[in-house]
Amino acid sequence: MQIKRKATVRADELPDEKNRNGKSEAILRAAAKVFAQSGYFNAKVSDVARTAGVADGTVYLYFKNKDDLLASLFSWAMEEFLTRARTELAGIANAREKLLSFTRLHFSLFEQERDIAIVFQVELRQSAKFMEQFSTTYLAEYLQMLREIIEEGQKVGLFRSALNSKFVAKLLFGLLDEMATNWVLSRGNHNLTAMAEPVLDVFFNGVSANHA
Amino acid sequence: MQIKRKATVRADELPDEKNRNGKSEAILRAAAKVFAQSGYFNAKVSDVARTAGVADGTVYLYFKNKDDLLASLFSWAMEEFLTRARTELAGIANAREKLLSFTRLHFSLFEQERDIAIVFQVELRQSAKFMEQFSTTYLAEYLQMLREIIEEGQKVGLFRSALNSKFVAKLLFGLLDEMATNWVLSRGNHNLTAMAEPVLDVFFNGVSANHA
Amino acid sequence: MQIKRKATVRADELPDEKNRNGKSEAILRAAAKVFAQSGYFNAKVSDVARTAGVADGTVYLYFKNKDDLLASLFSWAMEEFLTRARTELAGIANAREKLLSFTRLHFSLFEQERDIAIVFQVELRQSAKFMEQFSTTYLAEYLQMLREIIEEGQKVGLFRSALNSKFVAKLLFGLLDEMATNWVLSRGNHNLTAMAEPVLDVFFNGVSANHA
Amino acid sequence: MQIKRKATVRADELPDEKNRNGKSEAILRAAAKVFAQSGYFNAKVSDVARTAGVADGTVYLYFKNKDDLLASLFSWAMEEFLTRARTELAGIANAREKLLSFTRLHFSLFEQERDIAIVFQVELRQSAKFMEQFSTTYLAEYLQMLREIIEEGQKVGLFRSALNSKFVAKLLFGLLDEMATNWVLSRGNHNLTAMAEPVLDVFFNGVSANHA
DNA sequence: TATGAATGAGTTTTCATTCAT
DNA sequence: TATGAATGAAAACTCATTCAT
Repeated sequence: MQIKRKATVRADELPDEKNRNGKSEAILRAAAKVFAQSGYFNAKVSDVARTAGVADGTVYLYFKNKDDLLASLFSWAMEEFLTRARTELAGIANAREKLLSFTRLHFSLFEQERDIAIVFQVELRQSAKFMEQFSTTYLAEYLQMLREIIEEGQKVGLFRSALNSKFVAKLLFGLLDEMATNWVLSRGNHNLTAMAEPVLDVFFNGVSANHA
Repeated sequence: MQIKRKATVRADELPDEKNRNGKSEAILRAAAKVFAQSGYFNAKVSDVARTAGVADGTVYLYFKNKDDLLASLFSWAMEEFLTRARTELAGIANAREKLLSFTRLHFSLFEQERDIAIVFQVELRQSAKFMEQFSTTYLAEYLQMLREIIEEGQKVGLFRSALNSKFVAKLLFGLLDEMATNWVLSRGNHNLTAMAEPVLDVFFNGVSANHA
Repeated sequence: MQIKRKATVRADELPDEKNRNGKSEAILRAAAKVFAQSGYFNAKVSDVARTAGVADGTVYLYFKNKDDLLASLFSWAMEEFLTRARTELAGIANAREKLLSFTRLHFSLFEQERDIAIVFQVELRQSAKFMEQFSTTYLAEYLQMLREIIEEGQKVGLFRSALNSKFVAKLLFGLLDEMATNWVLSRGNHNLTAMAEPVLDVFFNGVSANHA
Repeated sequence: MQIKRKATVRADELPDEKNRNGKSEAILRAAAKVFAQSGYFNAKVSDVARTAGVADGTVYLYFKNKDDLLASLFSWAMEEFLTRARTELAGIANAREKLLSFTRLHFSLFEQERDIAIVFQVELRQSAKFMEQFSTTYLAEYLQMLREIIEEGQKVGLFRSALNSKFVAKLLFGLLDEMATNWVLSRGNHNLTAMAEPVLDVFFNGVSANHA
């Protein structure tokens, strides 16, 4: 899957006055909905267009092709999340609290935007090429945020210093990712945000009884 | 993605004399290779056939359709793994040791069969429908094995009894799954099996320093 | 290819005051450039518009459709050529000299406007329907001019009277057309106008040695 | 227009036993018919398929794409012509007679296969890229045949030796090409082959009366 | 069982053209 | 007149699947 951004500036990157009608975002939301419902490969661009209330050709005015729709959806949601995460974490001192807050933000955004959650947890995993491509950008930034909090916690003696922070960040991501996938596949009938605390409890304390 | 098993018995389930030539398995191995390389949706059935050294039509003598190829690949590998896991775990008494052994088996099989690992970690995730379908069968069995070990550990005081065993089993699966995905996407240049111990260390003891 | 002239009068036919800005001609020149570069069918109207420095919609204020752009280009260039040819030939008495002058004019205009030459020699040939349509108008006029000169030459004993003048006119056109096509395809690295004399030498005297 | 031959051997190049059903040739004939009727760009591959009595997809079993259909049509007809021309010319001693025979063959083949004539004279001229591509292969061979005959005639004093043989070959081609185009566009109501002699008469003797 | 030629449904994408501003 | 965002029809091409041999 080759992801190429449209050469021309996309409307969602244009100054407000130009993107006043928000067509670009409407198409992305429609794409999330359709991809979540049918799966990326089975989804038809014309379904996305119809859902967005525009003509087929209009989709191509804003996005280079179907792939770009998926890629842009990912970027858009990731930027949103990372920006909010940075803001929220800035006001928290304790590393444990930071991780909890980060986790809650991650989970609550997914609960608010279930379509996007499905795309992230299921549709985005379909191609090794796609994943490789993105794990080097936004995902890396996500992991870096976690890593910095963990190192911070190690410095103040909250977390075991012997553990490699990158490794721990990946472990935590794995935990959260798995919870999210599980929630998505279980049709979301349980409260995901409420899982943040128990998950982090195990992450912090492990499952062993011998040191309680 | 509708998964329908061929009405007729598949060759790999036939008595030895009928499956003597092992064509069914050859096709599955070819499918793993091709799916791993091109991705399930981009893979062509004719590529699978050519890789397996059979004609296109022959694939349809053993499998109902392209979907069935993916489904059968999953079942085949899962049965293999679960059988081996049950055998190996039977000889181990300690719950911790059991989890370590289970993890090592999971990881080492992936290292031995990288194509299958890729299909499991990447290609199988492409469709919510597909995942829902399978998370109810083999995956449930996988989780059940973990759960039993955990409850065993809780009974003998190895693990915290306050934790919900099903929840803990999912957490562990998430950890292992993430490690595997990471290994697959990082092009497998690091030793996966060697990660079993550090991962379980965190799983058992958590990352907190205050109870060391 | 259906060629329909816009019902409204085209700007290039309007009184000077209306076509003061010469937008119509600018669009035709842009069309020549773009058609020459990409070929008529591959050329996009929006490319023509951009090249002409106008908006896409503006093209349709001056021309009925894409076909009309090609047709108008042909008419415009043909009228230009025929007018100049008539003027130049008026001052020449000898039929041979007339043919030489005619040929030189044809060739030198192509050398001056290579884009138009390409459109004439290549792009205009793409459709039997299109060619049939135009061979009945301007091309007929072109051939008529040649025919008159030939008949003039026959009257004064310069050319063989036994030859059918219409046939000879077509032969000469064929010769010139072929030279032009060759020059266009050979990327114009040789001097086309200089070919006028040798071509006419063969046309006048043939290739036989026995009557030299 | 990028012309790429299918990597796999095309059926019309296969040994007789494999191409027994002649599907490849049937498709080429259908393509000639459809291209002649609608023009290459307006022709739909599905029309070609229907005319050939095969499914759309079958066309792609024998030809890489629509372009390849045109290119193969050209090659196929050219090879046919060149082979026959070489055979026929072998038995003729006189250079004049050779040119006459060559011309008659060219014209009579067009009269026998009007669709192919149309494709050659009209549809093949649509793209400078296409023409450049082919003028370097088969057309070059055609011109070379003419050139050799002309040089042969020059050696024995039949043709003026002062004339450049390559130039003369192109002139003759231009003459024949023009006759053919004219015949095609005039809807073939006149006898083309019968034009061979008068055309060559002018070619040999020119139009001048002064040396008769 | 095995083959592989043939099928034809299905979808992305392009781009000429329109029309509200 | 001029704009250019939006439209949506249209077609090349792919490939899973079938079936006569």
